[in-house]
Amino acid sequence: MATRCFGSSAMPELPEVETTRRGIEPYLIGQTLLDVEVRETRLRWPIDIVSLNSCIGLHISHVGRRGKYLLVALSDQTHLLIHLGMSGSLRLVTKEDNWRKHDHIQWQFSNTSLRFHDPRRFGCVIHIRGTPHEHRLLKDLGPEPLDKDFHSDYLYKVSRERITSIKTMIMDARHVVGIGNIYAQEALFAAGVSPLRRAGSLSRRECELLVDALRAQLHAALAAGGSTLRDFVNGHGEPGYFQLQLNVYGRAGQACCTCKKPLLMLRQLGRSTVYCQHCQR
DNA sequence: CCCAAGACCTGGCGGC
DNA sequence: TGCCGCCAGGTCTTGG
Repeated sequence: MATRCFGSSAMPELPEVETTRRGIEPYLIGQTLLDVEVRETRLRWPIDIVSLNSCIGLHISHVGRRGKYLLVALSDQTHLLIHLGMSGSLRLVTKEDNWRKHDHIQWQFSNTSLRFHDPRRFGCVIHIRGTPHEHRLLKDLGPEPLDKDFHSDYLYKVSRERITSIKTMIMDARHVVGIGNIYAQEALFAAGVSPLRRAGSLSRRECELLVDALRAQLHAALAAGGSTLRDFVNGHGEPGYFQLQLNVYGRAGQACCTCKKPLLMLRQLGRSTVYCQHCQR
């Protein structure tokens, strides 16, 4: 079996996490865990080797996702909670595949092994007991942006009275999960809403435009990721958003594709934001 | 409760 | 060529 890489060297946004989930699930369902090897415990939280080893002998019943967290369900009702952070990826490898720098964990099955790779170590791997959605990292998460409970009325309602910027708000996982810096900027541009606007000042119509824009961005990236699952073989895959037209992200100083005026850059909560002062109000 | 700032980490880049 | 400093970003944690 060829090496398959899910996730990428670039930031795993929600579509990349979902593409990873879809990519690994068919290879892992029903597989029995034969061994676990941990070469680096210093991730976002230290790896609990004893707990990870206690999974040996269990089989995988499901691979789910909540926001950017992957949830690998095991046969004893416990779960592996995996986050790819900013630079993480999961690869299915064979015995012949040498360990690469920053490969931190390997789960060995009979025909394949799953390897966790994360140069910046912002990711996490936690073995959790109990209902996953009651876990402290998941219990306060907002709706999934592609589910029907994320709609313009919801965004309008939760944004009332909020003085924080709309960009900061849509990147806050308590209000809606999975919106990273790239999609936040692109969706705000597509919706014609300035990233500086107070969240509470958006009209119902603007909330509708923004929700539609976020959905469209994510759907397009997901479609791109899904259509290129095959290309992830051997690690040459690229995240979905690389195939999408990025109108503002990383284009500070360049001409707006709509009005041709130069795009501006500013910082919000330590993160860069690029936008068009003319097209976004 | 709400919001902002700090912390974590490495690869890649520009400047000298 | 090498060294240095800075930047990128998700999200938990801390502090006002």
